[in-house]
Amino acid sequence: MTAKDKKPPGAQRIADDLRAEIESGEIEPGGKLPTTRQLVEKYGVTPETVRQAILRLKNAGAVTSRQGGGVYARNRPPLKRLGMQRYDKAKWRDSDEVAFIADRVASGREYNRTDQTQTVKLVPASREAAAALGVPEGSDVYARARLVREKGEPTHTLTSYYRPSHVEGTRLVDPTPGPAGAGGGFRVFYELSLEPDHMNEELCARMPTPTEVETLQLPQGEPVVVLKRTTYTADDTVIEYAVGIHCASRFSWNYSFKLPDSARDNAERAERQES
Amino acid sequence: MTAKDKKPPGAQRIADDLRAEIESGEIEPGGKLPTTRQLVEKYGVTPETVRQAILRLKNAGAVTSRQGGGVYARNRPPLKRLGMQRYDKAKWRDSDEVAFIADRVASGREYNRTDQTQTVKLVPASREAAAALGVPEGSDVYARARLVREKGEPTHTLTSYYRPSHVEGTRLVDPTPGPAGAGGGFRVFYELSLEPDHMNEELCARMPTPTEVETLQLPQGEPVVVLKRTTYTADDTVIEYAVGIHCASRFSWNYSFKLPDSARDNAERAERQES
DNA sequence: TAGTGGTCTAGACCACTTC
DNA sequence: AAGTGGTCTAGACCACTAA
Repeated sequence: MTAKDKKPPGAQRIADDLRAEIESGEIEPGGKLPTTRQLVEKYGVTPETVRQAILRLKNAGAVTSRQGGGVYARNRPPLKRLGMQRYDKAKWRDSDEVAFIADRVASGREYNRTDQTQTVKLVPASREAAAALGVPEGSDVYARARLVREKGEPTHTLTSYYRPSHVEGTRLVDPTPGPAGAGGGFRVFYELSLEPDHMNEELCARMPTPTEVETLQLPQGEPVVVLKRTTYTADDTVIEYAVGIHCASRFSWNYSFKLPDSARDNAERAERQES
Repeated sequence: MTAKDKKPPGAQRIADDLRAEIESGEIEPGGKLPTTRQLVEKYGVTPETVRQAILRLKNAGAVTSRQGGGVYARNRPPLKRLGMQRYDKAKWRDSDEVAFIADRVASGREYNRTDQTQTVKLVPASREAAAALGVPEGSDVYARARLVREKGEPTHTLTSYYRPSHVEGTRLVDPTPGPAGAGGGFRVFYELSLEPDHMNEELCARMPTPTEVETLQLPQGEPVVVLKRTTYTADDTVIEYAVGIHCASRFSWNYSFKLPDSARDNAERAERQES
């Protein structure tokens, strides 16, 4: 009697037990779970059954495993908080690129050229991109795709779409990799007298496609967050439509805003029209 | 030779094939996949192997299965877009509750009392809730928990936390279920001269816990989006801290904002201080 | 009741990691 | 080389659904 003879055994039971051990801290994040053989003996089941139990935990995002290695409770790295301040105009308007990079270095984060790979191509506009940019579906638009890494590990992809008439000939679509971050792109628009003024972000989450699993090297049980961003100038010209695919466990998004007041807004609008 | 003798068989292969059939539209959303036995024959493998293939698709959120029923490609219901306008002051300030409900009915959506269950309790404040509300951790706060359904199916939970000093004795913490939606709660604060003015929303996504799977009746392979909302009055008093758990496949979040400009904001602030 | 998916056993074999 | 997790077979049995 190993004090384990109260409930029906089986994969679900084993998974629940292990999960409890992880949540209680008995097995700390990054810690090793018992080996398959040990669990086989402990629960008196087949290796296959144990494997099924582990599988459930993997799909729930609770553990990862390496063949030949072992099974480990997943680390919960602190979420990188993405706030609206990341688009601060000061970052790309007032400082030049070098200063911008210098700032990143000074702030303790390493700036590493290899942290971001970039490819620029002319592609036929998807339905979404076409609608956002206000061009016919299938017409050529520039696609600037980046894969961003943190300490070597991919964290997200970001693909920006531009109207060729806006960016043709600028360094934005120069195949030579430019400066990292949105600052780089926004600076270019600023210099083109297309200063970014406001934007719209749309978020949703889902399980990744096999392609996404591969490019982002996602562990089993890791969802992705899809971010669709449209950037406008003050006169509502769309200068960029961007789609990002983010590893869910690495980010959180933060938005602060005043509650809208349609009644007052309408009144103000009417007033403005009269004057 | 059924034209299926080119690549190594196995669960992954079968899963890939089925996935391709779903994505190509060969099997439409909601459509039935071949039975296990049919796939066994087609691929010349064991039922167990086919089951493993299906398992992968389930964990990827691509299919669902009912024991005794069959395996079906998952429906992709249109995402309900949640924008900042859902907090429009007009909804809870200018109209009374009845009008608010009438409006929902008129707009074509059914208002059904059973769409939302509600429980109100005094609970010790969690660390997060305490920090947000500015009370000591573990001190009593009101927790108002709702489970929201759409056509009978749970879509999300939402738990609001309040300072007892704010809401004690109001209908907000009356155990009788009140009106649905944030409008109901905000109206109460408005009447208490604690008018909601601005808020902060934080989003992240992850796989659900077993409890969440149960209360939201989540299919395998369905992530959740966690929404943490803090609501302030104009003088920065926190009146509500709320946590929502959403089925990822049912919602998208939408935010529109002006790009911040710390340089100008600082200048304005300095000016104001001088005057 | 026939057909469906779900769980488990028993055991072979493979791929990878660690020492 | 020994130990780890991963895949697959073969077959028994169970639980649920639909006609």
